[in-house]
Amino acid sequence: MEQEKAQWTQYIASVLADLAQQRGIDPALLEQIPVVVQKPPKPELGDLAVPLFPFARVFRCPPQQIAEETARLLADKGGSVRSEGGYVNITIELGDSASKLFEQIFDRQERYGHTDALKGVRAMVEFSCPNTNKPLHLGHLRNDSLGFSVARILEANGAEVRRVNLINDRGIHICKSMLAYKTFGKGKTPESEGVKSDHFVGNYYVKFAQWAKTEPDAEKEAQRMLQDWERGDESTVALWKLMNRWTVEGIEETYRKTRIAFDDVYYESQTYSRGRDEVLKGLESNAFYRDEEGTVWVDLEHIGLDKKVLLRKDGTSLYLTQDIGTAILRHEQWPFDMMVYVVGNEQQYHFTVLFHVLSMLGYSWADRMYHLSYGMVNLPEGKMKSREGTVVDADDLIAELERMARQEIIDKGREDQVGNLDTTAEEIALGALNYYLLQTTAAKDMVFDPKKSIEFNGNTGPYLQYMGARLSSMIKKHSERFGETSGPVDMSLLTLQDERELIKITARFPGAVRQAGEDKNPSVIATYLYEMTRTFSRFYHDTPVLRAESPELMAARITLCKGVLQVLKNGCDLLGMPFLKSM
RNA sequence: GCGUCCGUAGCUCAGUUGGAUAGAGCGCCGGACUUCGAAUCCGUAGGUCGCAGGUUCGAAUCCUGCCGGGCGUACCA
Repeated sequence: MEQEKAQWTQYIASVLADLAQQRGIDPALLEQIPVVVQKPPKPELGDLAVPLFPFARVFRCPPQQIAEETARLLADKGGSVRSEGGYVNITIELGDSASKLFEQIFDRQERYGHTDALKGVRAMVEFSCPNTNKPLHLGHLRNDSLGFSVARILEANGAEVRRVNLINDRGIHICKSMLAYKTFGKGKTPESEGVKSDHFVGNYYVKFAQWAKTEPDAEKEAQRMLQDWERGDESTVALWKLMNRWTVEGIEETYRKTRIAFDDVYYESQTYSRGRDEVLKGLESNAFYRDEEGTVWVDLEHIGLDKKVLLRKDGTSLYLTQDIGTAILRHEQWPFDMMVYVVGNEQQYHFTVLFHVLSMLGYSWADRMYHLSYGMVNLPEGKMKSREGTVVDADDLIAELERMARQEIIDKGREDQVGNLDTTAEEIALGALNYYLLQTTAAKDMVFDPKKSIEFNGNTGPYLQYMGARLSSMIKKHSERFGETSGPVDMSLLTLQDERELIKITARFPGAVRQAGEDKNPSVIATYLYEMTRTFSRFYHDTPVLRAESPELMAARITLCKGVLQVLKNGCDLLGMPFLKSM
């Protein structure tokens, strides 16, 4: 399809050049205006559209007239060329390019749509980054979805990708759940209470908050515990290890559920001292300075920012210090060409500072770091607030989505046809969740409505999965009844509008993958897939495939369906949506 | 206050390298299953693209100002 576009661009440019010559117009003027080929707003108008408005000035006549003359001069180039308004609209013969396109789809299969835009690029993607004092919530799920999907999309564009997690396992907030457990835990364990281990720890974090309301010394005691921890006090460290293990194990269970994984996991407790070393080096090179109290600062006023503390006067590290160390460590271990931090937009300032500080330390790769910032997830009832206990727990939410999916399967009486009911419900829930979280542009705050997400109508994950299932089922029936298609298929038989639309849209998939990669934006893929699936639904509803008028037409249509299925599978894969043959 | 992001139909969202009467879904109302899975499909109604200027043949899209909202502006993360 790209070839046709290039071809027609050239035709039009040369026709315009001829026209200019006839009228004695300076060709140099013409060359300054590019010929733009775009998609007409409605399929009836054609396959390609070229606006001629910009040429009106050069030709000193109305764009409509230029369009008419251009269309007339292109009449012998094949296809159907019409002028409408100031546009030249072209309907092309799709047969040949469709044959090539589908040949390529079946040849490349799960690699169809992949590009080499980022070939040779090493990209590290950091996402998730939980604290070890509580389980994951809905906000983490958006983060995980985004991180996973962006990583897949970068891979699909040819990059070598390394997924990394950074676990925030130190600091005062960790000590709070530890202190509450030490005070109220009485040797209880997740096993003894029958509670998932990260929730078990999280409950003590909540307990601390309640306790601190009536016990003024609670905060002070937590501070003391942090000092004990930093000193390496044996029993404190032992408790810390035990409780961190509980949380991390619980969170890992959630990761298994949502099917995300990392190539490397960093722990803040292991990287923060490296940050301190790097800051001290920067002090030597005068990138930073120390005040009379001994606090180390960076002055960013020359770029319109504030002064920031990098090391406290007692020598302890801050979040920023730690991130400096982690970045340098990572680049040493795996020299990346691109670093993507998937972190909420409340930390925009932090990353602006981090990148500048790294650059002040002389790391040239600092300008290849990117903060993929995303907005908050709200509920239909309003904002999630931890103080008011309206935070949606990740495990609870997933369980609820699974329950709704399972109920729907039972209501439709499809228990016997789906194979494993639990697995199917789980995969529908995951498809619903990831699609819903990824269809909205990352930068925007969004409203997550669990009920809407799991609906099988409309712009949802289950809708896409359902179309995949029907498509699979039809293709299976086809091969059972007619065997595998072999020999040449005449794609030029596909002349219905829906068929032509499907051909063009499958051809657009690599472009969508490329754009999603450039923008680091999975919603490009979500929007694309929904448009394709909707077009397919209409086709499927209106057009018989297995009962087509002729064997040749059936072969062409089933080929079309197989191509659409492949694109749907590949697209779902980029969004972390399980593909289902039956549901 | 300053910084930053956002503001498109009743609701949830696309569309922003400027291009044709601004698109979907949900919801409302009305249709379509003797046929490949109706968990589907089709149709009707619904919009001063926050407001005001500017640039342009042409602006939801670019520029300026204003209004409204989120987030930040910690020796928290």
